[in-house]
Amino acid sequence: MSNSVERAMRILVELAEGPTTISELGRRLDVHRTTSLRLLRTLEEQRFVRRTDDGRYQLGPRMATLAAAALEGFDVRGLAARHLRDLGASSGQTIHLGALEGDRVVYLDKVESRHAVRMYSHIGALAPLHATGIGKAILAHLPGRERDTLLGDPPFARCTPNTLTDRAALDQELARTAERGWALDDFEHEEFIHCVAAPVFDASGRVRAAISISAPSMVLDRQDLLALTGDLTAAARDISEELGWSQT
Amino acid sequence: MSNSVERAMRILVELAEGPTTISELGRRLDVHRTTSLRLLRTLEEQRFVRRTDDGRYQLGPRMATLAAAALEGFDVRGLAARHLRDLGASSGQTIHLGALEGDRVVYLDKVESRHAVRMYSHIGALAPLHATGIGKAILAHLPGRERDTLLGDPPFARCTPNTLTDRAALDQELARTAERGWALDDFEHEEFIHCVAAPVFDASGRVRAAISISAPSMVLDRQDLLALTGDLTAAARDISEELGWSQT
DNA sequence: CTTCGATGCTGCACTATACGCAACAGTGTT
DNA sequence: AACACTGTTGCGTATAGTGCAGCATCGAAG
Repeated sequence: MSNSVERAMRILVELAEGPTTISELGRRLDVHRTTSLRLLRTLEEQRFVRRTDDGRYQLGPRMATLAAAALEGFDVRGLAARHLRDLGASSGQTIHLGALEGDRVVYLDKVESRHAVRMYSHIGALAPLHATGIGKAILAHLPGRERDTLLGDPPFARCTPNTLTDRAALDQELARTAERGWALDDFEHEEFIHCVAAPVFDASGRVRAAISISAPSMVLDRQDLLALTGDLTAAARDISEELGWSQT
Repeated sequence: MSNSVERAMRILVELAEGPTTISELGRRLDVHRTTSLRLLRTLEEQRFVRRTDDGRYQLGPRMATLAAAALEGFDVRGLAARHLRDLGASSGQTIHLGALEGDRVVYLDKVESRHAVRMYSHIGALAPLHATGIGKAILAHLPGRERDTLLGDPPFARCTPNTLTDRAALDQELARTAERGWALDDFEHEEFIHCVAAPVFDASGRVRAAISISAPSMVLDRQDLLALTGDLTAAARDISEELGWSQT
């Protein structure tokens, strides 16, 4: 549609990489440097960009101001809803969206399974951090100190025979979780239900929530469950991007 | 310069207030709604804005992404430097820029007084939170729990006869400080030096630093010192705005 | 010291571009 | 039913934004 606006936006995106000169921007956008000069001027008037001491341009304060406003308008649940439904449709299983609430997980949204055998849970319910996929997905990306205070003192409450109740085992599991990008709840919370979960990040790079696919073992065996991790992490990444997250 | 870019930017600013319809934006910018429609379309293509379920527009994820990048590029000291020099020139007194470093204040920058009688301090030096203007200006705008852990257990170290060493007195002083927007160090740190200080906020609304004007009592009496608070808070606000802060 | 190739910046002429208007369908209000 | 809104499309026009030529400046290479 609007040529110059599009170029201006591309300039902002380029500037996110770091301070840049007028000519360099002209080259990257494939426009005359005169053009990039004038675009930068208008952006500067509105304080979307500013000049550094050496004359290069960088993102300006208004960018930060508006983002703060943008973040307020983002509600994880609303933005995630579409992706949760998609995931539910493609997998046919139960999908959960959960976030940190105090030292527990709270379920923010749920898509019901297509199968007759359903798991019991409801929006608003609370669950322990250490024994759920969502909890572990979140814990794995939390700074160490925060993890300490949230977990409290071991042994952690046992939910099933598989629950990880000591700190060493949990830490090792969280390290693996962080590395591969998704968490596995291997019947650690409910006796016959296992699940995979993936973290959702916001613009500042912090974990904001996590999503999970759960199923009873008689419906989905371990192998079939793990086969869903691709779709799961893709959906988590999509939601993260809606929140302003970008890979770096 | 660039008409459409300027309009696009104004749209972004308007959208910071909250989700808005096309026609409403057209009215606010005083352009035909067709125009605002097309501007919004290009902004949407670049994910700077997004549509809500009810068709209104709001700021998009890219806004948040870029802001995160913008914040990285902001260094308080560099951005404050010009304002510190201005303040030094207009007041003729010693100006400090300080921030939190662990549980103390660290001086990030300094402008020397014009007077023969100068105070001793240097960039990089550390000072106690509870006994300095900068420290109190920062403390006054910190969440309660953070304040608790930073201050530790009373009684606080006494620097001069005026130092506030118990928690109740300090809390009362901090409440007054937060309310009026500036802190007074009434010979609480150094025997013959008093100062006024004002907090500097960033885009997220958190205190990031504070600036102060200090003077020996023989150079500036209480009344003259207080007369400088206007310029001081104005400078602090200017620096805050460079960091993306905006009053709300 | 000169030369060269950069850079940022201004003025100008041209053309493409983005503008407003008119007209459409859809929705909710009086 | 009439009305006043909304978002959306197509179109002609004039404005707004483009690229070019040319300026001064600067640092590196000769």
